[in-house]
This record gives sequence, structure tokens and C-alpha cells, in this order.
Amino acid sequence: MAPIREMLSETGITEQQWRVLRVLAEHGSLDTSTLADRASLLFPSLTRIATTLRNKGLITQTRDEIDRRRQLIEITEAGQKIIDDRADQAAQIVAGFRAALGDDNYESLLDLLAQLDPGSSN
Amino acid sequence: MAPIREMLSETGITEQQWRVLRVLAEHGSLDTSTLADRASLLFPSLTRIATTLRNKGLITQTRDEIDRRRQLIEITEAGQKIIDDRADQAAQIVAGFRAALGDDNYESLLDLLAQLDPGSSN
DNA sequence: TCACAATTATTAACATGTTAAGGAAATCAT
DNA sequence: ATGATTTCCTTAACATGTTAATAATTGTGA
Repeated sequence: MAPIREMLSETGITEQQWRVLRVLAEHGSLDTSTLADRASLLFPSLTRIATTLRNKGLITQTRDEIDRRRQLIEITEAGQKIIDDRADQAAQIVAGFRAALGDDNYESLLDLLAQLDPGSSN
Repeated sequence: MAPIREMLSETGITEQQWRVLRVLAEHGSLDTSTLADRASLLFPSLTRIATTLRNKGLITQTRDEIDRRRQLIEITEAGQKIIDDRADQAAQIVAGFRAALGDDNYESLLDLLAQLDPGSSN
């Protein structure tokens, strides 16, 4: 993940914050549970990350009026911009990994890791 | 690592503390730099871990009298006992992973991971 | 020898992982 | 309808990863 963190260092955003924003960028707005699941974060972590992202103005949190235990988290324009500006760069980093291993090996690695951790739907 | 952590939960020792003890159990006593390297820990982490292990009476730290910047870290009998008592159990957990993937796949996984991170001599 | 650099380790500050405890809202059984 | 349970989330407490700043010691060159 070092190259990813390096890319993000200039934004003042961490790897996990970036992951949260990416998931939100794909899905628009999500409830906390789904978001935690897709970003592979535990609840307590997400709570803190959401707080800092909210303070940075990159997301908004609103109570679900139907079930007021729930929160809806939405990415702001500023947050979306951060993702958009670096999507290509991130894709290239991943492509770099893939190239380093070769396509076949890359697929093998993903398969083997998936076998070890059936939980991660990624 | 979940099974490892579960095994360790009864000892009150964490995964990293266990790693430090394991390295020490193999090598007797080591200077901090070498220990950090072999346990794949950064200096600040090792400093803290050493403090807690020392407080638990599992290691001892002594200044190197020739170069007084350095410290020698040694495992105590109590620390050695913790490792000895669980070495078999840990080996079985690893064997379990290996069995889950199959021997060939297991080797493949190690190879692929090594290609991604040439640094880890493990 | 003495200022300056390099080495070794610690401390600080922040973010996260992890487990446990707590709090508010909804659900359910009676 | 109400008390117990469940669900969803937050807080708390501790350990670690990570980067930067400091401290202590040693090494070096003029």
C-alpha cells in the first residue's frame, strides 16, 4: 500500500479515508452499516473516520427519518473531486502491481487470498 | 491472523509481542535494531512493546557498555515459557492454513507475496 | 580538540484496529 | 401497551503503525 499512501500524502487523507470516499463515490449515499462492510472497516473505526471526513467537509451525515437509529452518509462535491482527481493515478498503481506479477500470477494471488478470507467480497 | 490472536488472548499478549518473543526465543539476545528488523517492527513500536514486555517480566534490557547508545534485549525464562508452551499450537495453526490451500497453492502464495514485498526476508 | 554529522533510540502526535461497554431507537412477546 | 431484547451506533481503553521531533552517544574532519 506504500505507493497508495504516497499518492494520498499530498491530500492529507489516509488510506482508510480514501477507501471510504471511494465506496461513497461509487454508491452515492450509504447507511453506516453498508459502508463499513464495503470499506472493510469496523464500526468504531468508521465512526471516527466519518467524524474527521465530516470536519473536512468531504461527507455529510444525516439521520434516517424513518429509522432514526440509522445515518445516511453522503459524499460532498469536495470529496468527489478528491476521488475523481486521483482515480487514474490509483488505477495505474494497481496496474503496476499487476504488471509486476504478470496477469496470471495476479489472478492466482487474488484467488488464493480469497480462499484464505472468504469474508471479503472484494 | 485471527486464530493466532485467539490463541494469544488467554496469555494477555498481542500478536506483535508474541512475534518479538519468538524472535528472541530463536536468537537468545539481540540488539534493538536487529530485533526490530526480524520482527518487522518500526523502532517506535518496538520501544513501546519492549516497555510493556519488560513490565511483564518477559524480557530484560541492558545497555551495551561498548556503545552506550545500544541496548541488548534478552528473553527471560517466563518469556521463553510462553513461547515454548504454544509453539506446537502455533505450528498447527500455520499447518491449518497450508492444508486449507493445499501444499502447492501455499507455496505459490508465499512466492507471490514475496514478489510483491522483496523486503520481508521471512 | 571542537563544531558538525551520523547513529541509536525515545517521545510526541495522530490515525487506525480491536474489544468491551454504553445509549438511543426500534421490535417483540406477553 | 410495556418490559425485555435486538439493532445501530458511539465512546472508551488499549496497542500498534507512521512520521516528525528530540536526546544521547559516537564518529569525523579541520
